Amino acid sequence: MNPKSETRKEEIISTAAKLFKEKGYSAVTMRDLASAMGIKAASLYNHISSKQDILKKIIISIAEEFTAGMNSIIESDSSNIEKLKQIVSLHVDITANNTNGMASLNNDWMHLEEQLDYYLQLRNEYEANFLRLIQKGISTSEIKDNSPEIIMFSMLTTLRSLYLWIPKKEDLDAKDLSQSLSVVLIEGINK
Amino acid sequence: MNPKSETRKEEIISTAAKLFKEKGYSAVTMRDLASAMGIKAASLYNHISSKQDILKKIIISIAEEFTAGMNSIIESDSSNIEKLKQIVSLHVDITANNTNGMASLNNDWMHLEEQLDYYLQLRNEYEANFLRLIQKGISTSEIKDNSPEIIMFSMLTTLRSLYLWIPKKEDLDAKDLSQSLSVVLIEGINK
DNA sequence: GTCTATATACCGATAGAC
DNA sequence: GTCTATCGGTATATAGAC
Repeated sequence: MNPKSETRKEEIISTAAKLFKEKGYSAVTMRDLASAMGIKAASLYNHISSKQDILKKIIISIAEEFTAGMNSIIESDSSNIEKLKQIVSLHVDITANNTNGMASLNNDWMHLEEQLDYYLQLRNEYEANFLRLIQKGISTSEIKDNSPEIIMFSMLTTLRSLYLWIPKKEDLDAKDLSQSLSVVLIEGINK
Repeated sequence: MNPKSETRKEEIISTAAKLFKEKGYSAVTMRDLASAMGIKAASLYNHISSKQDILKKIIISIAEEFTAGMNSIIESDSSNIEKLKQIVSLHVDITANNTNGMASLNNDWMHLEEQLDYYLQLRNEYEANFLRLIQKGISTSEIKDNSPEIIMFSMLTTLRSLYLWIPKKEDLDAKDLSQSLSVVLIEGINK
């Protein structure tokens, strides 16, 4: 609980997230992780209680960030289109701050044990809020009357895949990316 | 090589694809796979040579389908926007025919061994063709002058994630879905 | 806080009977 | 074509020395 051991623990978690992104949770062994940190596998257990504990800390913290961000967006009094743009920014910001962790959130959530139901609850609520926002936008004629499910699917999968793409564009400003992405996703690409 | 053993082999591969979609290649054991087929793990080896062999057959066959489809699209004499719509249909059709396999293609390609370089070559060529098509569309003023990389990223990640969504919409016609998705991706969502 | 040594379980794959 | 039995290797995790 002292600051030094917290730092070491966080170092383990961020190293694990990097390895999980490359090969997935199941294919990364505690020996791989220890080796990447320059220590032996047994030494990891002085800082974390299990491999599962690492995955849980990576995924749940990000999922809760998304929930908090979504709640603050839907409570604001912006237009529905404006709220969609804020969701784009939310994804860009969280992904830029934790690119590796986003890979685990997307690809390894099914390996959660005790926290699986909690994760699924947060995800379902997030998607329900997203869908309601699009439906409201359609009813106020801000958004074209297409299938709201297809609109949400298209936007959300693009935003969820940002972790694959952001590290390649380190020189790109988060605000610029949010802006460009909003234009493409909302205004379309054809002239 | 006789028809009956080919059928049994294909049964193993499609069962494996289903399990790989649920938990990922690394987390599925040969005992899991055998159990899902109602036999013992050792019996699998009468039909396939290794676990890796199963992954290879799932991924490479789909990757080659995409390559063939892309080549036939870029060689046609449609407009660039029309070609983009044909790419949408290509993804919808392949995903509808092999939803489980698409999960492995997206998430387990890094576990390929001998075939990894070949897979990456096919993927890079596919993305290069996609990007060139968008760049041509911009130069002919069919497509807005946004970043072609962002446009490709947005379209391609949505299309690559279709496997997550198509099984939930079994009642939906492939042609309808391609049409709706093309509208959302190309014309945007705002009025 | 890291080490060596090890417990216990499971992995992919093979041998050979039926 | 499937089985039982098993090999050699590796997984997560713990015990206890330093």
